[in-house]
Amino acid sequence: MQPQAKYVVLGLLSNRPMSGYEIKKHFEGNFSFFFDASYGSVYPTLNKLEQEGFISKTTIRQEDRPNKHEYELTPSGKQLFESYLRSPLLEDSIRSDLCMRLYFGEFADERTVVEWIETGIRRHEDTASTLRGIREQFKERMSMAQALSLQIGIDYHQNICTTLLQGLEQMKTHWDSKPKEE
Amino acid sequence: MQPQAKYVVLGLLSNRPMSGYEIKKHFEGNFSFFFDASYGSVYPTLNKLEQEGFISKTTIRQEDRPNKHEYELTPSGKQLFESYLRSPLLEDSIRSDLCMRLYFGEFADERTVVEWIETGIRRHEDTASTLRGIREQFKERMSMAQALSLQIGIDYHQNICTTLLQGLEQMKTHWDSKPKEE
DNA sequence: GGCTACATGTAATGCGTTACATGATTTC
DNA sequence: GAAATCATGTAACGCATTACATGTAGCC
Repeated sequence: MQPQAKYVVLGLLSNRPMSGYEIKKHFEGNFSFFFDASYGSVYPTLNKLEQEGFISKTTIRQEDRPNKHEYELTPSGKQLFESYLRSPLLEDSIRSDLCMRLYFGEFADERTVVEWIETGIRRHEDTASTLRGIREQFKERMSMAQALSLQIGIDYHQNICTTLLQGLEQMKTHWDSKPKEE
Repeated sequence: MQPQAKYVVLGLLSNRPMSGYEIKKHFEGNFSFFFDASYGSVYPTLNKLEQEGFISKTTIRQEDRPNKHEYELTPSGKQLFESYLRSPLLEDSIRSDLCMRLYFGEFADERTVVEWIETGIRRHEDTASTLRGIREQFKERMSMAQALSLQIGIDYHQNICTTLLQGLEQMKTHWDSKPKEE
């Protein structure tokens, strides 16, 4: 099960008031590793939370840019977020198309399987390095717990690369040891 | 993005005919690490695939148990699954309530944060050991790619434990070095 | 007597995505 | 002149979950 957008939004607004646009930007940066949500999710969530009285809206007029709506937590919103923090921890979940394909690898040819693995390595390497960049940028301003959440992300992506590389090695030596069967 | 239940079902039926109940069992075992789906998802998916002609149903009468519907791939179902295997690899995704909470750790007290981490360690350790059990049980019968998908799961859970333990250590030494502020 | 395993399904509901719709300003 | 950034939103649709509904057989 996964944390709902609602609580992530409340959490972000616990730090400081923000607009929907800014919230979405956060999802693309710092958060990208463990959460994501689109505009089609962010704006309706904000409207709903406002209607329910958990956040309040202020429209900020800007001359050179479109106006923006800045939302801030109300006391009841703060309470709601605190009750979330006291609720039982949900299980983490992974959806991995790569693992699923590997599981059914026997139905694809070897070249394809190798391509999947190589693509996986490239992607996880990229993400790991992006996250390392974020760490460098924010390390002074992060709490211990925050730093740990980032570290989990970095290690996750880095370790997957290691596992994938080892797997690739093994496959290659295995194929070399018994020449083509075609 | 995540692989749809539809393709996972087709993949399982590529090996051998199965009933909805058996498919769901697979999701709880071998697959649990990278995919899950409930009965409320499995049965409608099977019905839809049958209506579309991708699988065919045979009712098997059983005397000591309820009858069951065994589904097998039709040629067009086989084609559909193959076209999935040729389609571009989707990005893996994680939803982690633990990471999200850690990110907002400053709004909870230290004891709570420690409990989250300890719960995380326990859960990931359990899952890792379950997966190791599965590996022992099936290692002779698994393809290289299949073994790799399982290894990814094992390493993932094991490595998270390592990261969490290190984080916990660091937090503890940090707190010890600067006594309570209350 | 109660729990677990076997076995299938539906309905209400939640939650999210994609695509659409709009539009100004700045930068290349 | 094109593309990116800022900025907000809706509608259609997909996909999944939870809870409900039903029933037998075997084991402790």
